[in-house]
Amino acid sequence: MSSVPASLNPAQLEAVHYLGGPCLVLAGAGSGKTRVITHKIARLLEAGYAPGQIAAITFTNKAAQEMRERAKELVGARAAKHLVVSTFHSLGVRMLRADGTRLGLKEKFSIFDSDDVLGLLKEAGASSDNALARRWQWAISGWKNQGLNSEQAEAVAANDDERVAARVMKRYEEKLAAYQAVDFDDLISLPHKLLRQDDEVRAKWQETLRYVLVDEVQDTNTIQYELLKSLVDHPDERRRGLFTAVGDDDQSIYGWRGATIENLKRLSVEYPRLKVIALEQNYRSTGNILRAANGVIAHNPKLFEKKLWSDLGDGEPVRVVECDGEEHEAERAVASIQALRGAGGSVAGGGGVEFKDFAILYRANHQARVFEKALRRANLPYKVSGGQSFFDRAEIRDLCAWLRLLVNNDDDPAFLRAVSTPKRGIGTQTLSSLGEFAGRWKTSLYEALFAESLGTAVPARAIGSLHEFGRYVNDLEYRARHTTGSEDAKALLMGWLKDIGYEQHLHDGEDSEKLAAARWSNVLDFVDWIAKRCGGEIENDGGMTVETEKKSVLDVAQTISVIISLAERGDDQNVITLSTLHAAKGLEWPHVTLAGVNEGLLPFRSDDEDMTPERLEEERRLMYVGITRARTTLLVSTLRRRKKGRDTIQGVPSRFIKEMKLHEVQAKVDPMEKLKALRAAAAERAAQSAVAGSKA
DNA sequence: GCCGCCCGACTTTTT
DNA sequence: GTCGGGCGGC
Repeated sequence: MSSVPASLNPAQLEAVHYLGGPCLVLAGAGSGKTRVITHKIARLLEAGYAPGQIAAITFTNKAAQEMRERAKELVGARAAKHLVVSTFHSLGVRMLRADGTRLGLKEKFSIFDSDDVLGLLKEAGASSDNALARRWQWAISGWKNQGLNSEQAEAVAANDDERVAARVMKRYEEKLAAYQAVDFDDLISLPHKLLRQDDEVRAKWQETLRYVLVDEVQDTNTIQYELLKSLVDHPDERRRGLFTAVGDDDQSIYGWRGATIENLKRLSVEYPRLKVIALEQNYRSTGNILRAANGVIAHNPKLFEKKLWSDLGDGEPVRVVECDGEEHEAERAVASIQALRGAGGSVAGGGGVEFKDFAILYRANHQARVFEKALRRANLPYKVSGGQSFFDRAEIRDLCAWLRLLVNNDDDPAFLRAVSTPKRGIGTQTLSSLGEFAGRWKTSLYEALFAESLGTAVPARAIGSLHEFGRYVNDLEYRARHTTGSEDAKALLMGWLKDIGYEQHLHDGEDSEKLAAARWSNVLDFVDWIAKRCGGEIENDGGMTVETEKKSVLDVAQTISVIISLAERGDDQNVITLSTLHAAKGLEWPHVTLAGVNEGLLPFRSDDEDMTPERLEEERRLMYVGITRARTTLLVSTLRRRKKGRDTIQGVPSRFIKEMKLHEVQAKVDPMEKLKALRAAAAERAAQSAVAGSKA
């Protein structure tokens, strides 16, 4: 959002300043939505609301966190601290913890996660069939999100399967009650029930939360909408409907999990005074990209008229390339990234194009694999977003820190994490002394460990522990270097975990045994994963005995540290993003590739389900979301042949490509020509800056 | 009843 | 390429 101007545009201003009644802000992609919300919070404070009386509701914890951060920049840490910035679910927890007893809930009710729920459903339905239980879970969650209980569910059940599910739901409800537990859906429906049936409690919450802002309102499901309504429907007419709902009907892509844009229609019906403000100026993308986006979305029936525009100029044409297959597509995507990096990156002082400027987006997770392979082969760093990466888990990051330390002794962040994971009597005091010492002598922490004069900086006791740690790392490194083959690697790694007492560490650090066990199981998966990569397994491959190449544990650790650049610095890692379209919503990149834009894939179509107009419209919105992620260049690639299961089928370009209404010339630009042109331009710039440099 | 192997499929995701 | 289900054998 670097191109967003300092001041608000007229529509944004109007949205910020309208406080007197219900307000719907239709925030197009890249139109400065979060700015409007945070400025509106500031405006509300100015108008006399106390921070604690303003609630900003989001869908994910991440969004809530970001919102609080952004608000903090504007209104200061003090006010930001007291704002109620929360997800629907955590607001629900808060309400139930405070007043759940009114519903007969114990004060310390437990919250069942989806695994717990699955187990309970198997009990309730007397079945050990995972898939069946999952289908029940899906159906029951759907009903709950429409605000139905088991009785009502049975009434609406359309077939035998659903009737069975409804009966399982009844027993499930009883079991939950017996356990004094709630599931995730209850975190919305129970607070709603509470506010509906208990005037006193409702009055209390309405007194507390006087103004409500909702982000991504197009993603609300029926029961979430109802909960909001019961919060803002104050009996006093003057205080009725004091809310701002922010959303974009064109970016509603969660219909399959109960979200309904029906809610947007309901808003204008149920709040006749609703002020609707459209934010149409886009600060993100070039004209060409926006025209493509508008072209696609124009094929959907419109709830509210809205058309994005930008004053950033036409920019590069949107490119469409046809590929022979998935591998070819991945190669071309990689080539395009390298071309753009080559063009911008090597120019002296020319603010190069960085890895984090690129994203490759696709419809389904499994499409990532072939891109990962191509990127690895090209030695380009990447991360796969969407579904929290295995490698983002605390326990895996712990172990990766150790591996990184083995690979590179001078990796200080890795050292710090490893030395205190688990705690081994080396405290912060010792570490900061060590850090100071290392800083003074300009050495790494690990190197400082063995310095003769360390005794001048660190007490003798601590030196003992430090040396012990250093010797252990040294020894482990030696063994890792000389251990090859899966079997031995596994033994080495398990020995290491035992040495450092990692399993115990997990149990100590985690309140719940169950969670600790889950973490340990991740660790075991990780060990297997590494061990497997050490090779040496005798495989029987179609009558032929194949022995795979053996690698040392250290070699494997090395590739891990290269590929997964787990910067301790956080998420400012400079890597290419691979993401599903769903997970990409709300994000942006200068250079975006939309991959696999084929009929059957996007719009997605499963064999045993026919395509309703509604489903197609949601797929179209998904395409729209994908297009509008791009700031400066957009590459759309389609497959002439694509894999489906074991066999290869003919690929048909997605109808959405035609809908982008690209000019023929625009679509036919050969990527190699483009590459040459970009290189020529880069060379020219480089030559010019060289000339400029010699003059200076 | 459990374990292991083989075959087939392979949306989207948060709390 | 991997995961999970189903089937077959012990």
